[in-house]
Amino acid sequence: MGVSVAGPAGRGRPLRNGRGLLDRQAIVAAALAVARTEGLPAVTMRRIADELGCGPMSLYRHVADRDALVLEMLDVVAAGIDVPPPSPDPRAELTGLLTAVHAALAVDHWAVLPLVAEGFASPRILPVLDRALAALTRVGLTGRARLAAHQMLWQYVFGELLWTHHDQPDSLGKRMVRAASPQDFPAIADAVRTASVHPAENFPENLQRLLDGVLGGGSR
Amino acid sequence: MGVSVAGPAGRGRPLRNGRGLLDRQAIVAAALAVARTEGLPAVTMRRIADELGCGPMSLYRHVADRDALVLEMLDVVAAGIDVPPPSPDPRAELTGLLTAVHAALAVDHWAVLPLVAEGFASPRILPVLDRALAALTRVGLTGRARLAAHQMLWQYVFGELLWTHHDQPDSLGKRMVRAASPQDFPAIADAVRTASVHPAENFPENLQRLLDGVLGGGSR
DNA sequence: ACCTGAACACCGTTCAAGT
DNA sequence: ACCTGAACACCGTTCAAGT
Repeated sequence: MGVSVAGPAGRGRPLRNGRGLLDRQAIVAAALAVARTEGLPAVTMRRIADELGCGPMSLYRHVADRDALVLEMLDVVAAGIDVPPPSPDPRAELTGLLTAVHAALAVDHWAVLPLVAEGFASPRILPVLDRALAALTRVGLTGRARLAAHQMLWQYVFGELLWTHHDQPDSLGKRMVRAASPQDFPAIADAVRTASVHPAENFPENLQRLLDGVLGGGSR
Repeated sequence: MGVSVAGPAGRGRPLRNGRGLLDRQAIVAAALAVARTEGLPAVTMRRIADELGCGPMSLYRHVADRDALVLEMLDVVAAGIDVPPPSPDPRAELTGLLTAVHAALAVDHWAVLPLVAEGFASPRILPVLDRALAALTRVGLTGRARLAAHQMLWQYVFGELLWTHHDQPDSLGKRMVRAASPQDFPAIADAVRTASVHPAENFPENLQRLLDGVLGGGSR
């Protein structure tokens, strides 16, 4: 013992801290790197431990469990949101906030699933939500109507992120749509053709159309 | 052997087929029952096998793997969509189609995640997609604008399903929002108050507002 | 006191042995 | 030929043994 029995390889250099010590920040950084290159499912306790050159159990000294680690990762993403300065114009305010969150999550698309599926979230998002709600108040929306408008906006943003910015270029659903018979489904075949021409980046204009509906109508 | 060494219990009655035989339909039915009561993560090969009183490997005679089983389950959900008869009015047509899909997935909410996250889908949905695209054509939308409108509609529907119809009543995100300080985040605190009064069923009216934006504007 | 290896209870699936 | 138990390669995490 001591020489190690030819461990599973990959142990390598101690990435870790500046002083060679393992701390939470180093763990989160390693986990983020893996999530960005290979997706969140690749972030296993064993894999991150290997990445840092330690045993899986050493991680539990610094994070309570895997969920806590993912939460910490989401906090870093939230901290990276380029929150715009407040605007007095409600449409500009909402456009700025929604676009900033959308941009951050389009880059770190692995973060979308734990946010919507597990209901994870960083407290850093609270100021953004508060400003969005305040902007809706300024256009005359209150109570249930304001809440409905708020939910609708975020629901669309996350729906867009899930459908468009997902690293499954050849998922079963997409293949199915592409293979749809032009005789039976002429509109689908036509849509597939236009989709292959245009790169499907419709978020900015769709967001404006959505804001048309939300802001244009006023209350009710 | 033969008496079984006190197996993990739960083997019980052979649910199975009418003639006591194991077939694909019985497997899918058992998996659906588990998914509906305990969620999709509870649908493991071992669990379904236990439910049917057989070993895990017996399932592989009838389904290729777990993904194929989930796909079969989604096919049953798609078959259950109460697709409305065609309507000449585009708004009525789109409302009917989107509402039907939304209703089916609000009941089987476990199905939403594999649809959006893994890109799974049943071919049964193709006629619905084709009719929706055709309705958009009838209001004068073509090419990229039509595709953008189509995506926007479905993205909203799935975003709504993920945010609202998820069986996490006490997710971290929801708790965080409820616990938001009224001094720092007055608009959030106000929204939480109105949300506790009204049961947050905004899909029908939000869909109409979305259709206002999509259909009202016409092309571009 | 601090850290971590062995072990446990899961998972999907391969492969070879049963009938 | 058909079916399936044992085994493999994973997973998160507990618990007790190391320093």
